[in-house]
Amino acid sequence: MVNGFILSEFGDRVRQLRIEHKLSQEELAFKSGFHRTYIGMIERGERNISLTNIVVFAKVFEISIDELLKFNKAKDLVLKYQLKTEE
Amino acid sequence: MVNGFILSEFGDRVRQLRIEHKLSQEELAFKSGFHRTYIGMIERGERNISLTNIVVFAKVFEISIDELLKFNKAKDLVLKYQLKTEE
DNA sequence: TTGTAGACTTCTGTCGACG
DNA sequence: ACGTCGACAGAAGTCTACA
Repeated sequence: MVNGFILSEFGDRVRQLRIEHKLSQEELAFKSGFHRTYIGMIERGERNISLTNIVVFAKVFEISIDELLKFNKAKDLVLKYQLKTEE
Repeated sequence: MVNGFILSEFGDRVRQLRIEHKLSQEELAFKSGFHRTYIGMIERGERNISLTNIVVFAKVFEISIDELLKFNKAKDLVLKYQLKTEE
């Protein structure tokens, strides 16, 4: 699955932001309103998060959706030209 | 639900891009690999699309994820300071 | 403090058919 | 060409408990 790494990428971004904000998974769970185990799954790239929940993380970290989804630019470029049929 | 309008917002964006690309819902369904009815539901804001599927639309329209999720900036700012508890 | 496992409910996403 | 309905399998997201 080509898109699998997007989830790891998003998970890494969440973990990075969580550490920057000096939060434990439990504290982030409390602030976001998600379950503690779910936060862990997201950080490990095991869950395909929905748009509304992406927004929740943007709110918690006080950044825009754009910024939250600004992954490694090179990878983003690769994505632009991969088709679904390549998965 | 505070986040309900995000889905309408995303739906509007998809519809806008689809029209720009001169595609019917059926044609977009074919290019994206989704079902025709699902495209309609997304455009009407009735479905909470997942991260991997957001990526698929970015690919089809040949734009970055950032650009796809660049909604009305004012609304984005509002979002930044709304908490989940306000829903 | 985090990962893992299981059971559970709700929703996503598919599909055929009819307006 | 699009909206809507109803049925469906599978995945999202919750929760308790143990390492």
